Amino acid sequence: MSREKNETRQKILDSTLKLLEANSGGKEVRMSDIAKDAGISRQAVYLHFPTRADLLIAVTYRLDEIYDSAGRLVKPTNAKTGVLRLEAYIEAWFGYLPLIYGVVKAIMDMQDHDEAAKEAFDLRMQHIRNACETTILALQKDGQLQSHYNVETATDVLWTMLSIPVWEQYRFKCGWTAEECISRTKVTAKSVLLSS
Amino acid sequence: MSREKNETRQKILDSTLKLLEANSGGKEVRMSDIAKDAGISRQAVYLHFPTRADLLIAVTYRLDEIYDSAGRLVKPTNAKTGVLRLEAYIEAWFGYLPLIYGVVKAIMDMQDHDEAAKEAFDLRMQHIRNACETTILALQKDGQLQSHYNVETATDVLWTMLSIPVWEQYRFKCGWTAEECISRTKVTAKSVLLSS
DNA sequence: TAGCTACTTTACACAGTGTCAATTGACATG
DNA sequence: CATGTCAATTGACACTGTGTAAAGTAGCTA
Repeated sequence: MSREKNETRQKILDSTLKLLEANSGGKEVRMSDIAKDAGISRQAVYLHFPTRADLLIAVTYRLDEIYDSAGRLVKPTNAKTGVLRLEAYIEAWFGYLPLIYGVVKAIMDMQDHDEAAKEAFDLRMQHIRNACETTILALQKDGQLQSHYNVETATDVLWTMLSIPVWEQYRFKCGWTAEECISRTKVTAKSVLLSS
Repeated sequence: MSREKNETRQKILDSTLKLLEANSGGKEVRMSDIAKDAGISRQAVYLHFPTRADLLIAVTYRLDEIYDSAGRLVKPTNAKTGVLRLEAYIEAWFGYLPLIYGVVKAIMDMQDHDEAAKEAFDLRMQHIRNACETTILALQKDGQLQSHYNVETATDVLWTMLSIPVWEQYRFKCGWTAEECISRTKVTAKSVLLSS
């Protein structure tokens, strides 16, 4: 039955997740490491996922389930004002990112080499961009958007402020805590985007 | 004589530079590509540079010579006010970055795998951070620094706004021109850092 | 002529991904 | 009970790119 097939598949996904989270560098997690952790042979992994990129992409979907990424991103849309929405979104995204960082990093690292990984990653980032745009539109609706920006440029700026490399730099080069990343980004985002 | 040795060394550096600039992706520039372009054998490259990381690092120093990176970074320090200095620095750095981007990218891509490359890159980034700090201090001296930041945090924020991944995102994901990267970053930096 | 030096050629080790083929063991169905 | 199917195993191998090693060549210099 396909029952067992799915069980092994799950085991592979769980092992991958576990290893990537533990080893939050993306490196040192080879197909053989995953196989070993899942208690199967390396070739068996390829039976379920044709390439490493496919496996990592599958893990991102597993991640969505586990942490209810959809639910998290919906919350900010209930905010009463544009500003509250902006704050809620920063909090939701930068609160979520640490949870998924190991996997995200691994896929990011593959981008240069692997076309499939690049596409999957770009798609995810595009989702973030869409959310940024909606947030900017909410600010504009409230008449709060800084006048020297049009919607597109303001979206670009916010999107970049919330990009993973920016978070990485704050977190690991500047030594900020996850909390500081959130609170300080709220401050800077408001400085940049709101009309004074 | 060591005359010829240095000539070959230069040829290798020039070929590397040329290939990295052309192929502004960092990938596809293998030791063998460089050797072929320089008209020597692959092993001869290793005679001059023990590893790929060493070669790329050497190229960055060549780059400094060619484009007078020191001179460029000095100019902003002559600015009369903190704000002018901030603007001059953004202009200098984001004006310089496109010139060296190919090489920078190649080294960035090596960071995960190669310790030497990581250290060299971090050092360069630290220089940028120092310049950011001096700029922030100039703003503070003028009483212009936004009060909710201390010098360190303000430096972190500016440093991150001027980081390479941020520039990459503006340039290649958002499709901004190099000019737009400069002018818009000036605007956002002033919004964030200056007291209103 | 002997020796040094830059460089060449050829070969190989190593890591990690991905492919392929033959085999095993379990379960299902006629 | 025989047959087929399916997951998984084992072992071998191709490929890419970095880096190492060794033997040989060509030219300059003393």
